[in-house]
Amino acid sequence: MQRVSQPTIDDVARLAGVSTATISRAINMPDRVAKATRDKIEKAIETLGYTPNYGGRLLASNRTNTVAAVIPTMSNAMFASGVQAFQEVLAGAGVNLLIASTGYDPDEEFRQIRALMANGAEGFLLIGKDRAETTLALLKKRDIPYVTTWCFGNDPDQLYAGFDNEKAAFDATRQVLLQGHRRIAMIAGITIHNDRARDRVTGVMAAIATQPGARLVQVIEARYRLEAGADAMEAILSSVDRPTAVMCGSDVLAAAAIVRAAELGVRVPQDVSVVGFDDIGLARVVTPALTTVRVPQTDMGQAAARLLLARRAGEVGLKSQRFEAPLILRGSLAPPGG
Amino acid sequence: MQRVSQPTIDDVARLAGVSTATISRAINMPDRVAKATRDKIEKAIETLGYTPNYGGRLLASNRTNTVAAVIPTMSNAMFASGVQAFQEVLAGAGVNLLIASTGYDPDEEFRQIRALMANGAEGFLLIGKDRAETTLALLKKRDIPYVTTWCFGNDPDQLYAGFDNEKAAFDATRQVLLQGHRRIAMIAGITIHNDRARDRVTGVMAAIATQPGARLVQVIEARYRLEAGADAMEAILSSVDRPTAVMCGSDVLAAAAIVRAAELGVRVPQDVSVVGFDDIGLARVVTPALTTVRVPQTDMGQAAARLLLARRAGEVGLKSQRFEAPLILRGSLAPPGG
DNA sequence: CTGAAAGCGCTTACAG
DNA sequence: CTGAAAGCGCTTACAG
Repeated sequence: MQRVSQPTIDDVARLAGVSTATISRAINMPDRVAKATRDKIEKAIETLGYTPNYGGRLLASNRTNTVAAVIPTMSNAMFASGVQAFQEVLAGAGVNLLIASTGYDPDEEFRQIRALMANGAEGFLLIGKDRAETTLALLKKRDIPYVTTWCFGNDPDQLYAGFDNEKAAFDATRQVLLQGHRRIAMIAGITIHNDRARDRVTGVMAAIATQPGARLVQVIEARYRLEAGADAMEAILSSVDRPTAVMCGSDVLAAAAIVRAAELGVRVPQDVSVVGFDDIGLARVVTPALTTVRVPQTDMGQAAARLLLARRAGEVGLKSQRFEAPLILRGSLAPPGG
Repeated sequence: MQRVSQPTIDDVARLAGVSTATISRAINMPDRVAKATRDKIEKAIETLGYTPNYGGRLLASNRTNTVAAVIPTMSNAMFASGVQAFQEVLAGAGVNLLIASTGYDPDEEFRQIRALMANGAEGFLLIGKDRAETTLALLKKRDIPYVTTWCFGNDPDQLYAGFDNEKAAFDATRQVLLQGHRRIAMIAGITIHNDRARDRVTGVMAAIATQPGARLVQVIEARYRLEAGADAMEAILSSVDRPTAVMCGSDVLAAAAIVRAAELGVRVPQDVSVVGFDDIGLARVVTPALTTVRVPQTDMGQAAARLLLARRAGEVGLKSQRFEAPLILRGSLAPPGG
C-alpha cells in the first residue's frame, strides 16, 4: 500500500500564495483566517485535491483522533448495538473507531490493547472488569483514558458506563421466585475471566437465598453458543431433580435451551420456565418469546463515547454512569405448572 | 487526551549508548542488529517503557498499518461474523481495523470513507456495489485499495470477495419451485442503494420465470427489522391471492414473518413456507427452523483481509474470489399443503 | 490577520 | 553491523 505522492501543504501554500501556517489555520481554525484568504486557499485545496497527511498532522499535534473498542467477540449480537451506538457518537465528533476482539482471553486482550496503543488509540472502551494486571499497568503507565462497560463498580478511580450484573440477575430471579418457582437451575456463561458471567451467577444465588424453601438445583457453565446452551438444557431436563425454572446467562443460551426443550417434548413455560439475559433479536423470535434481562447496550455505548469525548476535551470530575437492566416479561416465564 | 510526555527514541539511544538508527533497526529489522547490541537495546526499552511514537513512525515510513471496514450496520448479525473474520486475519498480520457504519446511506458512506482516509486507512473492506460516484472517484484518485464484499461482479478492475446474490436467490427459489410451489411472494430488503437486496429480488423473479404456471404474487420491501418483516407477512397473508411460499431478503425478515404467521394462526410450513437469507443465529432458533441461504460471511471476511494484505505486500495480479451461498434446508420449507 | 521558523519522533539511504 | 544526517508534512508559539 505505497501511496502515490500526494500534494502537500507546501504545494497548497505555493499555489495560494500564502504561508503553510495560514493553510494550516484555514483548515483547523477557519475563523482566524480572513475570508478572502480562506477562499483562495479553498480554491487551491480543491484544485490540488489536497488532504492533510495524517502522519505529519499527528506528529505535530500529537493527537490521533482515534479511540478503540476491545470486545470479546463481534459475532454475537451481545455487543453489536453497544458498539454501534459508541461508533455513532464518536463519528458525530469526528473521532474514529478502531476495533479488536479477544475471544474472552485476557492475554489476547493485553496484546490487542498494546497494539492499538502503538497504533494511536487515545482512549478505550473495555468490556467488564476482569483483566490482566499487565493490562491495567500498561494503561496506567501511559495514562490512557478508558471506560469500563457492561458492568459497574464503585471504584472512584475507574470510569464506568454500565450496569450491575449481580443486581440485574438478582432482581430477575426475585420475579421468578415471586411467581412461585422453588427449584431453579442456571445455565451460566463461562465464569473464568468473565466478571459479568460470575456476577450473574452470584445474583441468582443471592436471590434464591432470600427465599425460604427455594433451591438452586444445578449450575452448568456453557460457552455462549447455541449448541452449548442446548446441551446444558438437555442435561438439566434429564436430571432427577428437575427444576421448574432455568435462569440463563445469555439469550443465546436461553433460546437454545427453549429449542432443545421443545425437541425433547418438554413444554415451555408449562413444564419449565426459561429466562434469558441480553434482550437481543433472538429473544423475540423464539417460541415462546423469551423473558429476559434487557442489557442497556445503546445507553452504555453512547455514554462511553461521551465520557471519552469529554476527557478528550479536558473535562475533569467525570462521573461513572449506571443504567438499569430490567426484566422484560414475555411468554417463556410463567408460574410452575404453567 | 493530552499524552504525558513519553520516552522517545533519543532517550533509548542515549541509555543504550547507540544511535537512533540502530534503535529503529533493532525494532523493525532485528536480524540486522548484532545480538549483543540488541540485548542492550531491549534492556533500555524495557527500563524506559518505551514504545515508538505512532505519528513519528507514520510520517517517516508513510504507512499506517491500518485498514477500515465500512458496513451498513453493526447491529445486525448480518455482517458481524464477516467483520470478525476480517479482523482476526488482519490482527494476525499486525494490521489494525478501523470500523464505521453508514446506515445504508451512500452519502454517509462517502463521508465515512473520506474521514477514514484522512485518518490513515490504507485499504478498505466495502459492502456491495452500490456506491456514490464521488466515493469511487475519491478512492481512485488516491489509489486506495479496496475489496468489495457481499456481492460479486465480473469487472476485472475490481477486487471482489463475495458471492452472487442473484444466483443464490435463483437457486434457492428453484428448490422452492421443485417442491411444487407456484404462488410465491417476497419480502425483500429495501432495494434502493442496495444491490444485494435488488439482486435477490431479480434472482427470485428469474427463477419463477423459468417455471410455467408459477407466479410472483407480491413483493414487499421492508427494512431489515423484526417489526417490518412481521407487518409485511401480515399484509401478504391477508391478501386474497395468498402465496404458498414467501421468500425473504434476510433472516431477520423471515424469522419475524414466521412469528407473525404463528400469531395469526397460520401454520408454517403447512399453510405457508418461508425461506430466509443469511443463516444467522435467528434461523436456528425460530420454530420451525428456517430454511435459508447461507451467506459465506467468514470466507468473505478472511478472503478480503488476505487480498488487502497481499496488495499491501506488493503482490500484483490478485484475483477476485467467489464463494457459494447454498440453501440450508430446515423445517420452514415444505411442499404446499405441508 | 499572517509569516518565518522551529520542532514533533521517527526511518532510511548513504557511507564506512 | 553501525552512525550521522536529512527528511517525512504538519502545527504552533512568537513576532509583527
